[in-house]
Amino acid sequence: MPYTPGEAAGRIGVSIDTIRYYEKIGLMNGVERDSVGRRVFSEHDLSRLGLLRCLRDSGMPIARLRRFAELLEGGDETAGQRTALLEEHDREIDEKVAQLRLEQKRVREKIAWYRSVAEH
Amino acid sequence: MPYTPGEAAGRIGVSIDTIRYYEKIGLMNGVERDSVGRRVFSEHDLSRLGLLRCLRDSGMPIARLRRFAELLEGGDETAGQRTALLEEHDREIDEKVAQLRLEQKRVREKIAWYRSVAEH
DNA sequence: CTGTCGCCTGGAGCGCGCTCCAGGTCAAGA
DNA sequence: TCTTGACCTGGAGCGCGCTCCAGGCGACAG
Repeated sequence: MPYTPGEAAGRIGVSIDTIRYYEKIGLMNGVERDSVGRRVFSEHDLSRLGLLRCLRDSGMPIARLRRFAELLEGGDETAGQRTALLEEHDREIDEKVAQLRLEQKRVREKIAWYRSVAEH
Repeated sequence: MPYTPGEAAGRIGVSIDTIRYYEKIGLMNGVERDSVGRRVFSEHDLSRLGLLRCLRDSGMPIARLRRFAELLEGGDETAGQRTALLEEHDREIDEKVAQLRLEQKRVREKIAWYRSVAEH
C-alpha cells in the first residue's frame, strides 16, 4: 500500500523533482518519511497528487493550487470552499475550450482560404 | 490605411513591446518604416499579426510560429506547407480540447463526490 | 522655447513551473 | 568489501514569452 517516491512519480506521471518541488511549495504537506528520511506515499497521498496534477494540467496556476491544498488540510469544514474552487475551475475550463474553439474556427477559415486559392 | 505601432497594438490586442519582440525574432519581417524609422503597419501586416496572435493564443509555440512566418515569406510555393502546418495545428487544438474535457470530467467527479459527502 | 508624447534601440529582467546539480546517506547485490 | 542505485537537501539554472528600462529622437501644443 505505501509507495516510494519513484513509484509515486511513475504512477502519477510526474518527475521526482516535481514531487519534491510540490512539497517544498506547500502543495504536498504531510507526506510521511521512513526511518532514514525517505518519503513514503500512501494511497491517499497519491490521489491527492493525482488531483493536483489534473488541476495543474488543466491550467490552474500554482498559487491557486496552493490555496486548494490549504483547504484540503483544513479538514471537513472547508469542503464547501473546495467545491466552490473546483466549480470555478470547471467554468474556467469551459471558457478555455470556448476560446480554443473560436481560434480553431479562424484557423480553419484560413485553411479553407488557402485551399480555395490553390485551386485557382 | 496605414497604422502606427500603437494603433496596430490596440487593434490586435497586444503590446507594442510584443510587436517589437515579434519583429526581433523574425515573426514580422518586412514591416515598413517612415522617414524617421517608425514602423508603419499595412492592413496586410495587421492581418498577419492577427493570425500569428491567434495561433499563439491557441498554443502554438514561437518556434513553430517562426516556421509559419518563414513560409509566409516564401510566397505562393509554400501554400501547401502552410496549409499542412495549419491542419496539424487544428488537430492539436482538437487534442488539447479533448484533454481538457477529460480533466474537466475528473474535476466534476470530485465536485460530485464532495457534494455527496456534504449531504451525509 | 520647452514640454510632453509616441516612438526608436539594445539589452537586462521577470514570472512561471519546473529541472538540474553537488554532495551526502543508506541498503542490497556481486 | 565495494559498487550501484535510489533517495535526501539546498540552491542554482533554465526555457518560454514576453516586459521593462535607459537613453535618444522628431513632431506638435502651449
